[in-house]
Amino acid sequence: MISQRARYAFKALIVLARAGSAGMQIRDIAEKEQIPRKFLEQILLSLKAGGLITSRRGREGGYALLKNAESISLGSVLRMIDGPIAPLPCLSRTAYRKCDDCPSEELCAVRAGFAEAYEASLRVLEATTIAQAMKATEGKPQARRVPKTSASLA
Amino acid sequence: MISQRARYAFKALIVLARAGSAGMQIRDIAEKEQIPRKFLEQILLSLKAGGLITSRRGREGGYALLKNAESISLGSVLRMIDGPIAPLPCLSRTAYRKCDDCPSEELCAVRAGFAEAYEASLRVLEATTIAQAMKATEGKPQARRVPKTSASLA
DNA sequence: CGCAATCTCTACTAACTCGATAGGGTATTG
DNA sequence: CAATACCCTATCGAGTTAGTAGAGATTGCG
Repeated sequence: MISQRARYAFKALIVLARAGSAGMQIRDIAEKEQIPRKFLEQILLSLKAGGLITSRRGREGGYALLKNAESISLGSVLRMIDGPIAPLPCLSRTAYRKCDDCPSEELCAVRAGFAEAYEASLRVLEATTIAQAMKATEGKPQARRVPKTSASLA
Repeated sequence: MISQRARYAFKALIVLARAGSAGMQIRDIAEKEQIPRKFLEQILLSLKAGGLITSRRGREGGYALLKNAESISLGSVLRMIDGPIAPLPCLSRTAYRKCDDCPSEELCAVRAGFAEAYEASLRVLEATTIAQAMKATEGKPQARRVPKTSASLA
């Protein structure tokens, strides 16, 4: 199970993707997606630190997507928010760590068993983008708002 | 990341698989795999409740595999020990639950995005067995002990 | 039988994580 | 210069995780 944080992160990213370069403010995202405002703040900060979104302070501030939706994979967001995706530390590429008790990785049957499963799921997670996720639910999209003509954030 | 419990469970199952119908006692499994004995007890109990292993009490007691290693999938063990595998409650087949805040599952882009990734990883997890995991590390197997001629547990 | 060995069950605990809240700090704009 | 919106850090309650503890049930052996 992915964390609530991660779920909020995806929702926020999708809303921001729909908002386009005009961007949105925390309050509006929070309201639209029913996310506690201050909690969302932290999440957006993480996404910003990860280089996915940008922000502007002050009265007309807000957030906007920095990368386009087609190039944001589920895996990258998940890793950014929830940490390593690998089932075992010794299988992670981005956060490798030897298992405390494991004397030999080559002989570890647990590791061998999970290696393949991990590879398969990672491949899909890296290949699937939030743009695809959005497209898959476009039959009956939720109320779409016309982008206001205001200074672009991107 | 899978839990420590789950890792111990896999190690215990693999050791039991090697021990064959003769079975093994908690103490020996714990010692061989460097697992806290009382902690391992609880884990073996769960595996027994899940129908994977059997046990006998008393002086010549111990545990033994009930199903053969070829028919124990990584997924089944994982689900038994760590709970649902699905990334979202609304995607789980064995523990379905509506997401609290989600108004419509058909329109949920997060759900749509993860559906495919989940399917792929689940397929592999269900298809991979502990027998395969063992086989993959058979080049240099750890010290194999000749099964003692004692009453079979299976 | 009686004792010892082994599994069974339940309770408990320290440390950590998760979701959420709070509040003051900093930049930007009217 | 004050209102507004993002920035940063601390804190908290609830729940989970890893591990410990101990009393009880069952079996084998002398």
